[in-house]
Amino acid sequence: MQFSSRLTIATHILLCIETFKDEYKITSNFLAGSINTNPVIIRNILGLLSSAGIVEIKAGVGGASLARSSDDITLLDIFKAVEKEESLFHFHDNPNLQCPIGRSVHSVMDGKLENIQSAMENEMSKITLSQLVKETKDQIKP
Amino acid sequence: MQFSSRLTIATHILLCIETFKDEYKITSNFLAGSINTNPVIIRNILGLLSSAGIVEIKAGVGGASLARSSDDITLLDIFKAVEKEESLFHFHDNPNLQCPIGRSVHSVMDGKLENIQSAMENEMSKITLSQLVKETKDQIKP
DNA sequence: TTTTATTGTAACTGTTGACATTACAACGAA
DNA sequence: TTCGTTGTAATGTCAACAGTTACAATAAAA
Repeated sequence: MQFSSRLTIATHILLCIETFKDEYKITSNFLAGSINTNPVIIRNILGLLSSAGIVEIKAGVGGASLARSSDDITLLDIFKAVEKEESLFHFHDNPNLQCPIGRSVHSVMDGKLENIQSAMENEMSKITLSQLVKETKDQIKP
Repeated sequence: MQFSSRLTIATHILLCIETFKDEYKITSNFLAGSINTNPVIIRNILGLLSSAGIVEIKAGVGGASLARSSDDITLLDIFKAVEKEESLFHFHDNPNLQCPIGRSVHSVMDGKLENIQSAMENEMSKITLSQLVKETKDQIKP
């Protein structure tokens, strides 16, 4: 099982916004061209990013921009904006409570699964959009 | 997006095997009763665990047992046995190479996504089946 | 005011994976 | 030979993802 491509698309979107904000109007069509997908996919993801307070979108005239500093946007923020599931793990539904294992498996496992998810999220929170922008510029320039 | 319930079911299976190995023959029917699902689901997951060298299954007569010490089985082993995707993340397929971002997004992101996955897997590798068995026993006994 | 480009949604398609269930051949001990 | 069990195939249902077409609403510009 993999995450959807929304995380990488959303990151791509934000990198485009920061990189091209002074040169182009950033529309869903423009972004779809760079990401190579359908503009409606982009508009949906931009909607999620907007709901999360990460971008601002001008209706009518069009164009997306960051809603806050790229220093203040982490990969975890982006992840949470585009993936709605709270828990990474799907516990099987109805363990048999007549069985000692079925009765205890949740209390033994739940905390551990949370720790695993926290480890992942903690690593995500270390990466800021501004870092990614910087590394991208270093790659493009020389 | 969530992982399938195969991880928690597989863990439940292994806990049952260790807990009941001296009292019962551990068949797919027996396990299905504790987990509350269909025996064929159990047989498929047992097959994955067997391919990974975690359990041994007796055909014909029936019954599953651990193939190695519970000290030597981590949650990461179980996870890798039942989830076939190598990468946690699904990168969008064809970024436009005419665009500077499209050209650089992979090299900027790939390593970071690997780090995130490693953080998760590292946390999984800290948890052994023997720990889980011990905690389960502590819960059942008193 | 009209035109224009754009956004926000809805509707529909196709594909994939998860989970469940029935069925049955193959297996191996008693 | 009988019996319980495993391995596997076939089928069905459901949800999520990804793509596409269509169109009303929006707001700046002509």
